[in-house]
Amino acid sequence: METDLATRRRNEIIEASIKVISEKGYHAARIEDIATELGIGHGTFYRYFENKMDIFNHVTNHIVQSITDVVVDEKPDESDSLEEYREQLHRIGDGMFRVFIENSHMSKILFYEIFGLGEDMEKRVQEIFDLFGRYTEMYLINGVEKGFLRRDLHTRETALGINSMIFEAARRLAQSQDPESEYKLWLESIVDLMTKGLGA
Amino acid sequence: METDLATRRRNEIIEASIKVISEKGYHAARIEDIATELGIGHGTFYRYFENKMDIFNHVTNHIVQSITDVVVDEKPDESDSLEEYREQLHRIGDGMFRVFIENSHMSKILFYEIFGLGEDMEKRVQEIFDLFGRYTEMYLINGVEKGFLRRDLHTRETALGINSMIFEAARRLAQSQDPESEYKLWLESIVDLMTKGLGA
Amino acid sequence: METDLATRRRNEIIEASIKVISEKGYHAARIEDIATELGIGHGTFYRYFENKMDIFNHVTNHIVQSITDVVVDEKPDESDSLEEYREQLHRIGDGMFRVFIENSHMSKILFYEIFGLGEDMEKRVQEIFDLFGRYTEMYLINGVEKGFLRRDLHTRETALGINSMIFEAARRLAQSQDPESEYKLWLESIVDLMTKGLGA
Amino acid sequence: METDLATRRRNEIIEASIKVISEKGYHAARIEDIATELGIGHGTFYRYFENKMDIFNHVTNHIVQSITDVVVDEKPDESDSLEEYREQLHRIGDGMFRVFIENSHMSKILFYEIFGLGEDMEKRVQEIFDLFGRYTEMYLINGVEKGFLRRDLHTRETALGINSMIFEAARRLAQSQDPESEYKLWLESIVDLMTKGLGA
DNA sequence: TATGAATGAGGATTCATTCAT
DNA sequence: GATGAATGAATCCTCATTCAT
Repeated sequence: METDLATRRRNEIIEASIKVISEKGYHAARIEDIATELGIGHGTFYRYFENKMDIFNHVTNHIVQSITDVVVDEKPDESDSLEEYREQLHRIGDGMFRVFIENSHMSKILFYEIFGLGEDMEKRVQEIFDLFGRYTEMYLINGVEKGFLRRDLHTRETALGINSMIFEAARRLAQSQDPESEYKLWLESIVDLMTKGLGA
Repeated sequence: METDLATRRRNEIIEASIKVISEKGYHAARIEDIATELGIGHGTFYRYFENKMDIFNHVTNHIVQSITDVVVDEKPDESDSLEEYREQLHRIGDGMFRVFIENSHMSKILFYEIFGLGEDMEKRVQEIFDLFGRYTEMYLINGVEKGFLRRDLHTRETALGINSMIFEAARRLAQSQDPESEYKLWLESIVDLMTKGLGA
Repeated sequence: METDLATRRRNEIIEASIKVISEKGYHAARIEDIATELGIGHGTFYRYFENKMDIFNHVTNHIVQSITDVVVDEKPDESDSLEEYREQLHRIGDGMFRVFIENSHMSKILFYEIFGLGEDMEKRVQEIFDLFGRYTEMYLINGVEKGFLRRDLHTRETALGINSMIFEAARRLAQSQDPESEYKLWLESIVDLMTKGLGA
Repeated sequence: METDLATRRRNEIIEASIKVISEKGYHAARIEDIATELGIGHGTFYRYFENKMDIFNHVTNHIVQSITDVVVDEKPDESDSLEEYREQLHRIGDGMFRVFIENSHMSKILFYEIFGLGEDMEKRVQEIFDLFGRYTEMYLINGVEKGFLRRDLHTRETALGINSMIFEAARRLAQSQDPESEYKLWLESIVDLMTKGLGA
């Protein structure tokens, strides 16, 4: 299976790229650094990827896929009450934070390196966050329709706002010295804000 | 007034840099682009700034100052009730969004370009967001102490979460085609989430 | 033999650098000039040497080595009489002048270009000439100990003085139109001054 | 007297240039450094000298003149015996070393910075040393004619050799920590080598 | 298929020189 | 005359990409 070998090698390069780019940043990461990380010649790189931007696109895809995999296990229309939604939120949060903490390299790229790489890349990032936004929005719409969430909810903006909190938490946890213990604080804070608001 | 002339020229260069960097990104923005934008020779740039990183530091300072100026007008201990806090939030949101919308170039840099420029710069960004976080936290602490906000609030995490929503909104509005009308949706969404939660 | 190829290329670059630097001077010699001299791209240069100063260091080492090679063949304690020392001086002079005449580019660098390149380089030059000085001094000490040279000789200063005459001769011969014939005059002048003095 | 003022200013600039160039080297010495040293604007420099090379030429002239002034006091045909020549040598050496020690900045330029500045400058340096060579040669010719120096002397080469020793001594003394005490050693070493040779 | 030597476009930076005030 | 702000030619160096082996 030639394709299989090639695919494996492509994945190795993607993994190495994630490590090197997250450590040095996109611009400072030289193709040779990635090749060296893998112990291959840097000419070999070009047998698997068009150019530097190409690998970065693949890296981005890889990261997005990893995160998406976590989210799609849950069904947006599963909850029938605020309480069930709470539990669902905990499960989603769990999966999400797990991914970010276990792949801090990935997070670094998603949250930091992905910007400033030209219109195209920014549009893609925008689309990724929009996608997550639509996904979160589906939960909100489900709640509104089933009557356990506020009728006057601006579902799109609220969904994007919630996501931004989740990503902020992920960003912080990925750089935290003790992510496991901080994680609980964050999850509780966000879920409580969502279900209870701030008021006493 | 020599100093005055020099200061003016420095400010002109900062303004031009904000425009060019936000449009092209830090790495793609050449010193000559900035000089051309101003109609000066690129050697002149170096009479006012040490090097490319130097101007970027000044640009960052300039941006942070602009935003800080908006926030410091409000007193964190002014509100005595949830209702008053709501009104205060509206005023802060107003000022903040105004800044971001009117300086979309600035926002672009703060949210996108500032990353991936090395450890130092990332630390500075972290510190900036931490500062805003502590500021927001003071409002929450005030509310908890006065009893109109929940006692069990994790003030730090909640404050950072709230800020992330505000910045997400700012980010979106800065790129919006019709920021004025979207602005209301965002402000309402965030304030409602904070004061009412999602529940019906 | 990879190393062999790389070494060969490095030597080619050193040779080309010696030529170009001696012709144009260190500052006027552009890396591209050296590359063009060799018919390679100037980027290639940087595969073999760190930067412009690096090649200059290597060039200097190369030159010093070439000269040292000539000197070390003779033993400072071989002569037992003024007459034998005379003969030895002739042999050393022979070798030395041969090197300088055959490598006029090299000499030009050693005597002219090596100065004015910063404290470090000047110290290295000083050390080189000191080294040669100590070497010459060993011959003098040998002569004093064996009694065929004056007891009251200030060996260090005299050695440095003698060397300065040899280098002056080398400098002149390297630029001479007819070095072969001038060479005899110089060697005789120096050796006679040393063994006979000026007096009638 | 306009001219007088202008001349004074020109001399001030030359003095400042000698200091700055000897400290930093020709290439590292910026026109602005020289101007700052004097406390004048660097535009002013160009009212008195054509360009950077121009000032260097004047600096060189100034230095050569200072040294020449010392030498011309002695008459090459004054000595009638080896003993008188010895005494004359001491007087010349005295003056020469005095100049170099008291003007170590000047010496630094003459011996180090003057090289590597293009064909023209090198020719001028050559001419300067040739001039000194011819001057020393006149003493030798006087001695040969009067019979107290060897008949078979190659006067030109011997003169240049002697000068090279004097310059070597000057070079060393200019950088010495304790030039006064080293000076005697050098003078004795050179004069003894000339009058007695090395032999016991 | 893998390699890494070679390449040169591209950009930051310096500083001698000019000239309007 | 004096000044120093403005200029841009000049050059070092990096690194993505190619291609012969």
